[in-house]
Amino acid sequence: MTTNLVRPIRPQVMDPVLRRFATLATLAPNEIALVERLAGQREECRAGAELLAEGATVRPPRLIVSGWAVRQRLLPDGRRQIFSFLVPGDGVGFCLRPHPLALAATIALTRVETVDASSIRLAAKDPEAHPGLTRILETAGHIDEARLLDNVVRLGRQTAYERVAHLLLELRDRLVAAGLADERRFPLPATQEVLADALGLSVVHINRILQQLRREKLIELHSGRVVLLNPDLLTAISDYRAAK
Amino acid sequence: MTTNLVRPIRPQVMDPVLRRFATLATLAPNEIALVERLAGQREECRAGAELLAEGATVRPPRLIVSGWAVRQRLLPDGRRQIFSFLVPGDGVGFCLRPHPLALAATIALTRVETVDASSIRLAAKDPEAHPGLTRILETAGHIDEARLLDNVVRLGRQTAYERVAHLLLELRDRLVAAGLADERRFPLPATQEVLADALGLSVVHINRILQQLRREKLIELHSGRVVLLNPDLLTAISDYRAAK
DNA sequence: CGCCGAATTGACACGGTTCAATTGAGGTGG
DNA sequence: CCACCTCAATTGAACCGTGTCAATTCGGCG
Repeated sequence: MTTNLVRPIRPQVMDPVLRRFATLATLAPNEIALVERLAGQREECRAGAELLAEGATVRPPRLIVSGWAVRQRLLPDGRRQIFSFLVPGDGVGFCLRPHPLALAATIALTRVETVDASSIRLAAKDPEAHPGLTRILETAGHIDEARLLDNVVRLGRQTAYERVAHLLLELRDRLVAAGLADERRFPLPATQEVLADALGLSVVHINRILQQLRREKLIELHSGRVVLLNPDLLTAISDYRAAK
Repeated sequence: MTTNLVRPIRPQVMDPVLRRFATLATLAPNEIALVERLAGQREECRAGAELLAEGATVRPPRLIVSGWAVRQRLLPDGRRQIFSFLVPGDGVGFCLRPHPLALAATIALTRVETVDASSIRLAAKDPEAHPGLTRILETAGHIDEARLLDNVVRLGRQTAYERVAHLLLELRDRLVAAGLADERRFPLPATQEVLADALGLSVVHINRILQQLRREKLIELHSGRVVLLNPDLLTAISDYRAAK
């Protein structure tokens, strides 16, 4: 009688993951089913929790299905550098190499829900049976690497103004891929301190740059939501190129 | 009559590679032979040449056997960011992922000799037969990634003074691995402009920091050779940790 | 209503950049 | 062997982007 019967009722928890995956490769029905089955045992952790400690042996790979996290490293004197943001559809401890110790800590920025993704990594060991998942892991790794290089350029050769614009565009694109943003607006559950530590700036300066971007009618930002008022100009300002 | 007969006369071209590899895993005799055989067809390019263009489809993987190169990206306005230095024993286009487009250009800093390393990558596809080479590729990738994160921390959260100290220590360790440096002295065939572009600083400032390090009797640096006069202090200053 | 962390603001200090010369060193040709 | 050329290194001075310190205000929540 209803489409609910055709497509069994279930929480759409895997939607961001599936959307993100769909941008990386086409999945066969059996692969989609495999991903949907991950929803079974979700695990949850609160804001501030450490999903993975730096130097720890990497545990079974997980996928974020809701919430935000960061990968970061702390210097002995308390300075912090954030390497990347993790949003739904991103992996935690997903390294393809065998033995690896975690090169950075992973910290939840909000409440985060993850699912065990061991079966995906396992499936990708058999590219014939799971071409889509195989390709997704490869491409996702490639994109992660590209974004890390983007980050190096940002930190090394861009001004504070350019850095902020560039990061906002990156986050937008990533959230769009997960179906969590449109072209102009998206949630940003990060304090200015977090942004500062990601962009190699002080909190005070981040604050001033955001003011400037608001004054110039390039963005709006209240209560954890961003609106990009002029994405094209931001793109030009920051020399942004979509990854991949 | 001489040990030359036991170990056939051949140019020691693969020595840096073999030494570097030996720090990553123990190689079986057949694996060593496989590496030595690479010496067959060397290829050479002059300083300034582009070993690999950004965005180009990656060509067969190569290993540097002599000379230095950098991985870099250029911004449209001419700013440059160098991601990493490549020294003997390092790979060019060695990505484990299949399709990958080069994420950065690779440029020779000096005259560079490379050898085709396709057979190594091929060998690593059969971990049973070539456990050492397999492990080496994995570990080398892991270390590259760790060094890239180090670089992010340097750029984002260290002062110019710390950055220079940190980079010098990294280069020392890498050259030591290849048998091209001792604990205190090594060649540095890079102009101050190159150092500046690697560390996100201006040439003028790099110059001043080097002066300062010399004044403080921490380093010597003439005609492309560095002497670390107080490696321990440099290590403390820059919070340096050897990779891996 | 009151609390607390986050955001905001001003004043000031400083690290790092820019511009513009000048010096130095290696390489070439006469 | 010297004159010359060029590129890298060096230096000084002024400027400015960003950091630091210290309040103050705002906003969400119990």
